[in-house]
Amino acid sequence: MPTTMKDIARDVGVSLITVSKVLRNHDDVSEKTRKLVLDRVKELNFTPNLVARGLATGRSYLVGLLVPDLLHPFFAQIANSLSEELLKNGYGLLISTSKEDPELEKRTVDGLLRRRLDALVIASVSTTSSVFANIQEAGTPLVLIDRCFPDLKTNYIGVDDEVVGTLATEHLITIGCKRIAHLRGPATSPGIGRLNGYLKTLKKYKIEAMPGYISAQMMVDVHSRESGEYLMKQLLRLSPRPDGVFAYNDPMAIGAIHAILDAGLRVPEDIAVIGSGNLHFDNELRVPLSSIDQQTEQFGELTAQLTLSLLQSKTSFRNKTVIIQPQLVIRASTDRRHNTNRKGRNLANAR
Amino acid sequence: MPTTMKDIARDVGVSLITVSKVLRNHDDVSEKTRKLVLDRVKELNFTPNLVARGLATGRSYLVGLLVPDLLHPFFAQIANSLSEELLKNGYGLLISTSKEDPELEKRTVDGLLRRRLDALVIASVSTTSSVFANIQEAGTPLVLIDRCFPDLKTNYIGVDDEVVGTLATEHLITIGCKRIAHLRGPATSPGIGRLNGYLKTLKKYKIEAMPGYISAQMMVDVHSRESGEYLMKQLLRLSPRPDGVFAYNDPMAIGAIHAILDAGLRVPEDIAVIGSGNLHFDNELRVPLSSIDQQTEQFGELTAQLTLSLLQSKTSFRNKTVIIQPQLVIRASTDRRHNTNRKGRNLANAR
DNA sequence: TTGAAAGCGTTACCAG
DNA sequence: CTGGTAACGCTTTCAA
Repeated sequence: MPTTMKDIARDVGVSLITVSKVLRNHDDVSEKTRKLVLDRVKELNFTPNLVARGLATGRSYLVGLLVPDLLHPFFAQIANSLSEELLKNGYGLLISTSKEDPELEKRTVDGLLRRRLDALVIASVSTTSSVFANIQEAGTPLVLIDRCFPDLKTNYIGVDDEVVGTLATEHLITIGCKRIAHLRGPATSPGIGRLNGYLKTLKKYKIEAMPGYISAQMMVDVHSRESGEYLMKQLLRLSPRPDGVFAYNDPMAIGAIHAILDAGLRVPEDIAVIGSGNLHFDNELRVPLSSIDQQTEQFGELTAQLTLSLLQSKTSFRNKTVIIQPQLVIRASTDRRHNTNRKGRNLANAR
Repeated sequence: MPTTMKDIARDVGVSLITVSKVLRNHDDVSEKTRKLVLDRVKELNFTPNLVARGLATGRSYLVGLLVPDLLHPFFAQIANSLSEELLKNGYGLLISTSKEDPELEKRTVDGLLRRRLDALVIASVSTTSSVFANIQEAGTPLVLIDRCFPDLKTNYIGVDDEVVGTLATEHLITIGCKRIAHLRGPATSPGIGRLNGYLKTLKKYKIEAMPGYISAQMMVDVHSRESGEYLMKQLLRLSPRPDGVFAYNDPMAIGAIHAILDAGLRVPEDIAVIGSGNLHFDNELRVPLSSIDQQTEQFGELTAQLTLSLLQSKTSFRNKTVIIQPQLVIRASTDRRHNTNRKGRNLANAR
């Protein structure tokens, strides 16, 4: 049986309550008593049972994180930052994945709620905000990340997705693309925001959206690469075929490039490709991938920061929104400047 | 205030105990009472407070996972599988990262122990098994993954690392490499096992180990790519320089390839490179990377399975070891078969 | 089949 | 400064 505060109290000859106070740094304990208790605590290497404390205080010292897929570096990074910062402050991080399935997301949320988490951080895959009714009802502070729900009053951290779409599309136009396709994401705020940025930019430059140039498929965050490859194959059948592709995220872009090269075409000479996310291995790819950087590290830190502030604020939950500004990162997959130089040196024309 | 069992009991007109029994499917409750209770439970969408249950039963329904870095796909995959399987069985997964720092690992373990976790899954970065004293003392079931400690009697799941080293080195020899270097991993069981496989294979084929051909650097699981690039740069200064490189893991191999191409050399013609891990994007790389597959998915599932079996077995902890057999996967980074064909088409000679 | 009593390890409130 | 009493929400044991 593990040591309890009762044991310490008995050993030292004070009451259990005094021990409790010492352990929580209450100042109404004499220095002498405090030292006595702390010595014994150190001797026994004692640490209070957080479960019991949780029951008594109504706080679990636990934060829940729900993301579509931990294999996606964007979410892994957030999990990393969050877990690190929380631990420093005595909180634990409970992680679950929804596998891009709203039904599973709902069940998972309910499961997490049973644990009386002190806060919940969710990258939701739901299309309606009804999933969050239970959370609001339970009074659990909520931080939405990546995907937002305009009709829901809560904390949100995300990238300016319309700007993502704009930057990517404008860049493709700048390098001379005339027929720009979009491999779109899911019907969540990032998916829709990026699509809108794409559409608005086309309109701004008076480029007509070609029929069939917007490809969609479900489950993009879980099987993005495969989706990208599949969708790109479809696009290649069109006539005229696109000369530029903006993919919802980097894995989809990678899949798209795969399909293009497989078809014997070149990237970026025949078709330029840009994604979003700026994943850490983008620069090591067959064709180094142009991307829209989402400041993933900063994103993770901001998430941790906001969550901690919710945890510490005694006042009722705030309602803060943080929008991160994305940035264009140009690599070979859209770099046509040294076109002739590159041709012979680039794997783009292999296979 | 959230609903409690007491509320249900009052509403239905039975005792709290009876409600508790119904909720746990005890069979000493009449069908009538059971239905009454369940109806009300459903009406209120009630779920028992796991914190309270945890205090009463001494179980937290929580499993802890401690890995060096979630950004590494190998560990992310394990986290994914584990979280998924555990959730199905009513358990939560608490995730922490050690950032390849033994000191942090120790503190984190102690922090996790305070929560009275029902089991702990650890990919340890420690060099001694002393970190686990507290775990054994607390009586928490332990599953070691990836890195093992021969002097520690506990459950272990890992890859046969000596075979990893053997497969990789033998493959390099097979394709004609004469001067094979190794970018080694940390002083953990996988790092040492792979190194041993490498050394034994060299010996078996009577190839002498060249001085300086074994490069080492700390922190490989956190900054693997950078390490690989840095170490490879050192190797390139040697004379004669290696014509084959076996890297501890894929990120290091990617870094190495980067350095080789930067130096104006070709992969695999001048230097062949092989890693380990068979990451999901290995095939999309600048030079598609040969690797030793570690069956990551199966690894994750086995981990989940073993952990669950520990959780469910009422008997004291077992002491099971599972060794996964690795497999060679050949891609362009070591493929010299179509040497002449490939030269012009391969990005290997770019930059 | 039902439920009363005791307890899990801690904290909050208030009296001494 | 110290400590008793009650409570957190649930389970366990055992008697009715």
